[in-house]
Amino acid sequence: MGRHSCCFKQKLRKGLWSPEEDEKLLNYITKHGHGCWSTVPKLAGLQRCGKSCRLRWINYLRPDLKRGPFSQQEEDLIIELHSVLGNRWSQIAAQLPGRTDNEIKNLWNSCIKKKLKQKGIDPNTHKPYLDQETNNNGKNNSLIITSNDQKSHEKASPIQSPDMSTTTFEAFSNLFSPSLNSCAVAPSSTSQVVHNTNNGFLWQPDEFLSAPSELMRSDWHRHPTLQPELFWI
DNA sequence: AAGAAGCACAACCGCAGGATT
DNA sequence: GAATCCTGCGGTTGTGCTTCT
Repeated sequence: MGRHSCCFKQKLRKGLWSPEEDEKLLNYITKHGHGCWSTVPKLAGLQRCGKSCRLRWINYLRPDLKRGPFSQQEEDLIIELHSVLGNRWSQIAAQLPGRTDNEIKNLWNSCIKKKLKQKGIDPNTHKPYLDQETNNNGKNNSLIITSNDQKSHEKASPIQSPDMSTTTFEAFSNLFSPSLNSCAVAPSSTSQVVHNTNNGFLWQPDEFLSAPSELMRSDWHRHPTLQPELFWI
């Protein structure tokens, strides 16, 4: 592994933080706020890079952090949010007050993934392994969107679907951010298919849950009436 | 008792994107 | 527009503790 450029400028400490370092950082930020992170270590008297200080503050020293194990409700919410947002840990963390993205990411990789696998659920797609095999052998050849593909979708240019229902489109697009005004539902006679005209890909209803996050309302889980299933017409 | 393996958590890294010069 | 700096994100690795053999 290489070292970040800012750490080349001077001999900076790496590795675990000592209680003394924590105290210095905590005292400094409590008194002055963090301001520009790159100046924090110098002003706080620390031999660390600003990036390291920022991480330590966010993941460990922040006063509003909730310490201790995750509750079952928190785990359930993480699974639910992951099915919608994919590996967008910071956005998932935003829905769990007092929890950090790093903490959630660690929990996911070390614990939740394993639990889902034990239940026969693919942690990437949130589908039972058996169902996936069935789907892959079937006629459906729609592109499956996964969280790893998000960047390319986000950059895709909008295309308006010619056969969408206006009413459905309005209802549907109301769910999304105003900047993405070209999402539509395109009912299919054989299977209910969602056509996301923002990127031109066809989604099956359950695949839709893996859509890019700016398409998704982060508060869906709080509003039963906005559940996407309601729009599979 | 000692070493190996597994696990959870902390921290680092590269990269992307926005702001500034 | 190019270069540079800064911040935030997600993937990965390191570290220390616990359990297993």
